Amino acid sequence: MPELAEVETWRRLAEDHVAGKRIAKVHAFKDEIVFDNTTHTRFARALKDRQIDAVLRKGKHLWMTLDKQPFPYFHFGMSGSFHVYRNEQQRPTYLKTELIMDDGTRLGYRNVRRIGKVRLHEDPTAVPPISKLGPDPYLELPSNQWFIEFLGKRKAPIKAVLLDQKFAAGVGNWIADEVLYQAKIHPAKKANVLSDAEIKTIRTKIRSIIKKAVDVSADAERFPSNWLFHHRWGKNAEARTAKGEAITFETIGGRTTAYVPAIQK
DNA sequence: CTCAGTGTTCAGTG
DNA sequence: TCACTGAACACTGA
Repeated sequence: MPELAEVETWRRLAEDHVAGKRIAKVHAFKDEIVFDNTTHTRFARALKDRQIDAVLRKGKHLWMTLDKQPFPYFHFGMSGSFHVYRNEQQRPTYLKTELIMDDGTRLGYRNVRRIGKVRLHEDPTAVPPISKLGPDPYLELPSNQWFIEFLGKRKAPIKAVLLDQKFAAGVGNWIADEVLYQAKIHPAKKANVLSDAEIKTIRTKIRSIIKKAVDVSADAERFPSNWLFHHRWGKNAEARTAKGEAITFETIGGRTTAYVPAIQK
């Protein structure tokens, strides 16, 4: 379930377990869709014997810097994830590549539905999609004035703009719905008619929701019980929030959107 | 058997 | 060029 908070959690996982170590061996499995600008064999060869200097993230994109270029880039798509484990028996299914460090720690990249990419780049930040991202609100939350100016220029539904990676890199479908629910704003409302007060609330909710999700390592069971998150899955017609508010499901901004009409006018 | 889906990108339109 | 919309992508699981 990779949005900003999940990818940041995996970045930390990788940073804690593989940064500063040498890659002793690489397993990579043939996959002409996921290995996008390279092949599994070329990817493995490029990483073997490299030292991992840092694990970095912007939006939903993650990459590593090594002692030598090129650098690996990972995108998780709808169904990708990182896993750390110690031996072959603990390997997840649908594994695409696995880095075995000099101390035996293994970092695996899994992708079930193959929407997601692994690439090699001299500088991942210099090429799309990372080069085209707007600010990542966890790394650098723009000013209230910036939010007002950006949204004032957009006539699309606020839900669609929240998903625009030029606006808030890393915000995905569930974070967008959570922000609008907590801000009490209807997802179909045009961005350019939002009041300054509403925009201010959107900004602070983006910050607080992402911070909380990262603080609990994106573990959904530890998200606050009053979040819409717990009730938004499955498009259940009977779905209600913890307070008993009826939840409506509608396609807005091209995505399934969950909201509470009684609260979000 | 059908369909939705936590993401991105591209074609078509205005 | 840009803003916007809708479809396509791949695959699993409900």
